[in-house]
Amino acid sequence: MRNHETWTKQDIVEFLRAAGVNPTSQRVEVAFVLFSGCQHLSADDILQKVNAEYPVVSKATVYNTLGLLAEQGLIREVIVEPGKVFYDANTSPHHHFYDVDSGLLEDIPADDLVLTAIPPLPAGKALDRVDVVIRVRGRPEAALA
Amino acid sequence: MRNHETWTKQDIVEFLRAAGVNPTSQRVEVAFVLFSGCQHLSADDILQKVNAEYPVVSKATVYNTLGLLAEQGLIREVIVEPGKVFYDANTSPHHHFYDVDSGLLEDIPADDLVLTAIPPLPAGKALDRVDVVIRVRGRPEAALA
DNA sequence: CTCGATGCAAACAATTTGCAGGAGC
DNA sequence: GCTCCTGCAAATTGTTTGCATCGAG
Repeated sequence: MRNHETWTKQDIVEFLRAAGVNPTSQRVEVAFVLFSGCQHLSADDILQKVNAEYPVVSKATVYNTLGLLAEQGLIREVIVEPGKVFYDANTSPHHHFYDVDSGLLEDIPADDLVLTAIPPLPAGKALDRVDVVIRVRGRPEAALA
Repeated sequence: MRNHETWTKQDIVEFLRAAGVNPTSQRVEVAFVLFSGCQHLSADDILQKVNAEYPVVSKATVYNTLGLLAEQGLIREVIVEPGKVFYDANTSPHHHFYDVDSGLLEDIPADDLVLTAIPPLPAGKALDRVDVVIRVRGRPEAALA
């Protein structure tokens, strides 16, 4: 993802096209929400945002589009809980904090977390990706009140 | 988990009791499957195995029991894919390989993978757990034939 | 007998599939 | 007009909830 903080829909169209993804209106809407907010959103969050004004995209299409973008490496899936997948517009290598209490995800820049001594892969296998999720809880004194 | 390779059902009963979990027959069956196989099983795998001979435990109870055991720290949930949770009878700190192609999980002993430079936690938060999943794919020449 | 604990049917939520409709050739 | 691509309704699968039942005190 480029370092835009502000993507226009036209940017998205070009971005998708460059990646070989046909920029249909539904796909542009979905990608736009993800890249604009530039946060970590669940499939359902995206569905809500896209359809905030009036129905634009169905649930199935949101899932299919997110699956497609993830497959093309334009976004990243981050899995933290049963039945909870986040989609991250930031595809550069990095890791995540997951706040168990609030359900929020926060980035950890790749440089802030170093993995050493990666063990040998099982025979006949190639590395795909390394996911690190650091789970945190609100400390009692900080929570509630 | 103790280093038994062979748990009897009686062992399970004692183990559950020691953890303050009422060892009902359903719970013993579920735990027995998990600890005996001593592998990584999905909720559905467990349901199949438990009910292999004849119906013993319902799906809901398998889920509830797994949730309960996980909450008590007797087993560990490992999440790798949307809608795919594995339950791991090995609760000592360790990490996992996930083979995207076969859907199998393999342990990485804690010592084989070292995390350095853990970044500062967000303010007011306490560390809960660090999950590392190394995703691998079958190399083309090794896959298929 | 009363009350909390337990198991499971049914409800709910998340995700995938199959196919009808549309765009490009 | 034929074909492939797309989006979505419906089906499937995964998970949770609410309540009838059981067992302990």
